[in-house]
Amino acid sequence: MSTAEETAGGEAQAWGEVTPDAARRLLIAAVEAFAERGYHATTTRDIAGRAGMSPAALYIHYKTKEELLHRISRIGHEKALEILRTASRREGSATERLADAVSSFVRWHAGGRTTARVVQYELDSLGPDARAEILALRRQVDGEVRGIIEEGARSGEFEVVDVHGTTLAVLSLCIDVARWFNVDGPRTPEQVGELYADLVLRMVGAQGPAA
Amino acid sequence: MSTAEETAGGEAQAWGEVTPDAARRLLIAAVEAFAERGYHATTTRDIAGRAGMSPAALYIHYKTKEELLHRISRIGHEKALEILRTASRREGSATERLADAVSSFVRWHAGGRTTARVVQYELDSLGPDARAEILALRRQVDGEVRGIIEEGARSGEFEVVDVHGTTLAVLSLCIDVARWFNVDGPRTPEQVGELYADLVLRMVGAQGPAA
DNA sequence: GCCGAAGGTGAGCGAGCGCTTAGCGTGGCC
DNA sequence: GGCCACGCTAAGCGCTCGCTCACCTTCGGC
Repeated sequence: MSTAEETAGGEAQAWGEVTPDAARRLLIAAVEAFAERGYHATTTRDIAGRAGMSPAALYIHYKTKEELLHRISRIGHEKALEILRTASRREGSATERLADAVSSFVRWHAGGRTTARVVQYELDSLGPDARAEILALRRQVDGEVRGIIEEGARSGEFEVVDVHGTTLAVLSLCIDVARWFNVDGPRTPEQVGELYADLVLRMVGAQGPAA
Repeated sequence: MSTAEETAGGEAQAWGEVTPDAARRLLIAAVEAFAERGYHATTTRDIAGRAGMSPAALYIHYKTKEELLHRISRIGHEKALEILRTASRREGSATERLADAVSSFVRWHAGGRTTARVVQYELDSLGPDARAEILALRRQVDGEVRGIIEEGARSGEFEVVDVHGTTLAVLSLCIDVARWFNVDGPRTPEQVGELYADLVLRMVGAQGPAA
């Protein structure tokens, strides 16, 4: 495995849908650079250099630097939404499904920290149209989690006073993992996922065991 | 109250220690600009313009643009630390002190969202020396919260499996308020503070009422 | 074996960046 | 009232940015 593949490349299977090969390499290079330095501090020369190409090559595959961020953001949000949908629609109690949703969502933010960082924190760097599109995806993400919590509250499984506020807090907790998680730190993504699932079940006042 | 004072200026009393007047106006302008666009996307011309001065005036009071960020970050972290210390050292049970710490910390992140955003999310834009100084302050912040949780766990007031992990999660939850809180949204900083204090007490398995 | 499309390069454009410098207005001090 | 220190501005320096353009290589189809 090459050096590049040890960071965003470790998450590279997620970018399998991007073709041709050069376009995918540029996209992965952009994810790494944006995550490290932020969108505005990243130069097109840096992105092209990481992908082993000249600065001009970038513009064969992408119209602007912003298009790169837009593509990354959309693919990332779609992946996040898919993760939550899978957990939300499996069979089981609200408790089981919430635990599943939180642990897999957290695993994605921790394990794919490089990607998640860009997806969650560089939203403001997009133009108005692209931002609006991404915000629509975020509302769907919100809806999936709120759905589970609402169900658990209605059935008496959970004890929640403010469903909207609690949903916000749960998502916020998961998303912020991308900010602090350290690959070289003491915890694996799986461990953080388990810890957070437990904490979230406490937050919603879930009765009894999760599984 | 002027337009400028409605954003970072609403938090302006916090910058009272900065003199002379022109230096303070530049600092407040920088806080607003950094919070809106991010450090790297903010130009020195923008900062000076917001303060009603020419671009060159900035360099009479500050050596570089980075010095502005450094000063903002240090003052902000000192304020955050002071808030947590006050809550941590008051008298009362661990439950009461944790609720107090979380609600006041959250109030600061929500009410002073403009400042908090810069303080919490622009850390990576600092140079190595400045960043190291700020990271030392953050470790102290961490220590204050961990102290309360440890005490509650030791006395049996709380039921916590992983003290370090839970501390991380509690701080993460509070800090991320600066990312999503919207002044025009449905919640006041006080309401979010109360909600979050309740959620955190559930996370640590606190027995009985908070106050 | 020639040809055009696809995908790449090297050089460089105009613009805007952080920051500097020479000089101007003004208020306090003798 | 003369003078100078201080706070500020207008102009612009050197540099790097996002992006473009003229040209080059490679390769499948006939």
